[in-house]
Amino acid sequence: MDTKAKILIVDDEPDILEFLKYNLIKEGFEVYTSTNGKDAIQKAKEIIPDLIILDVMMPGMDGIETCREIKQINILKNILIIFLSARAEDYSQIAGYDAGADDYITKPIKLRILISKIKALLKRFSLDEIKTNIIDFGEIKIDKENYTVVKKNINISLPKKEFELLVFLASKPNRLFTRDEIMNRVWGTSTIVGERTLDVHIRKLREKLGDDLIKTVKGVGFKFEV
Amino acid sequence: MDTKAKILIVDDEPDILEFLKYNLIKEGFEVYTSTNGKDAIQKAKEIIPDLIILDVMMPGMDGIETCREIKQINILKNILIIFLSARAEDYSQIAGYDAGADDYITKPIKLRILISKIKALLKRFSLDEIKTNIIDFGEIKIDKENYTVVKKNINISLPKKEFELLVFLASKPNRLFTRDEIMNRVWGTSTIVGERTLDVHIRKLREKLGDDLIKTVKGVGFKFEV
DNA sequence: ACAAAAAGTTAATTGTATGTTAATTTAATG
DNA sequence: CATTAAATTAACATACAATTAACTTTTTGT
Repeated sequence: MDTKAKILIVDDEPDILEFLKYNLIKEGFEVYTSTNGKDAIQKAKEIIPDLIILDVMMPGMDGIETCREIKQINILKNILIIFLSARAEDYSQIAGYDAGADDYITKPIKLRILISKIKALLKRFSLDEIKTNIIDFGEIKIDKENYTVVKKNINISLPKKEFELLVFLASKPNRLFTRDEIMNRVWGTSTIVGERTLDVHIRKLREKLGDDLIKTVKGVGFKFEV
Repeated sequence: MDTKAKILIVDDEPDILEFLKYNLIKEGFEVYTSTNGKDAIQKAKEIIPDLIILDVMMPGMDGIETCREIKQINILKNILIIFLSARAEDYSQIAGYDAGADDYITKPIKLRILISKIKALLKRFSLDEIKTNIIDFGEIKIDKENYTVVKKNINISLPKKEFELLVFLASKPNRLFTRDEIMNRVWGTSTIVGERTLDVHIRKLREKLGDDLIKTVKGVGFKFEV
């Protein structure tokens, strides 16, 4: 995660809220808090956090209900949710999962476990975006840190745009990207360049990495094949 | 999940292995078992399960070590892992997360919780696949995103018009479309092309995907049969 | 059974998307 | 500020998908 993950904590007990806030900030997260479900949904819409820690037991709208609502709101539905349940009780745990929670933890909170869970979830969720620095396809390895491709143990250093194009295509191997998608993501929506620019870069990549790697689907776009 | 999720259970205790196997099969999973880390990795490479349930305490290579190894193998690294730990002890739990586990559960196993966790993880993980727009007819799969047809595990990449025609026909399997309907929807109302154009495209599709797939109803049109 | 219509087939043609190379502009670096 | 490399453009070539044309086979109705 290249930018701080945003976490929204929802609990009616101020002590717990403060305790968690303090510790999660210390862990490097960007922390927001809320004391009830309604307010939490409102805040979530503004902040779009990466993860919400949600107390099950709350006056008014409880955690499970809040979760259900969140899961019905399009821009929020993919936000990760960890339930905090007061009792280590099966029922509420399972209800939580059904409501769409991704994990739960029981009070009293064991901080290290909570943090582990948060990190594990964020890691999994951001699989695409993750900066593993080296994407390994066996034959070919892409070293994001060094703008380098390793092919059969020889290093090939690529210039910026070529490398970015490669990384973008390789981010979803075998997935076809349309020319527009590629242009928008690699060149950005504002910059307008000619039609042939993309082809020339593809050419350069094929020249350096072999012709088989990037496949054309005529009329549509290109894909990185492994 | 349109196809059964594959789960590999790794535990040195045959009783637990059998207990889990029995219950998970009952839940509709495809279950494989292994009694040690080395064997598990071997099996995982062959099976490529969706999820591995891994006992932490095992003679020889323990669960944490096994997990670490799995996470270093490219084709396996995205497999979900749930740890089974004998004691509700923080250390091993956290070590598990660091090693790359996605969840853990403590013995004695509460079956319903385990199943909830499995389903929650699979659900989250399969989010990507849900989005990939694959129409699955068993024998043949149409990957809308990639303009590709998968037949008997081989990928056939189709050119634009052929693919669009196929997708249109496959949008309502077994439904008969008239030539006019097809022309209007695939070629659009404005473009006027000759009578034989459609036939030639049908021909190409049958050539690539087999003759049985698209059936002619003389005097009317065509249908995609499954 | 025969003619007429519809669809199948193959090869040739056409048109467009992409490939290619070299020249030019832009940006990075010492 | 000069030098060098990268990015982009321009001009042209190529490849292949799409279509058409010409011909054959199958179906259908009388």
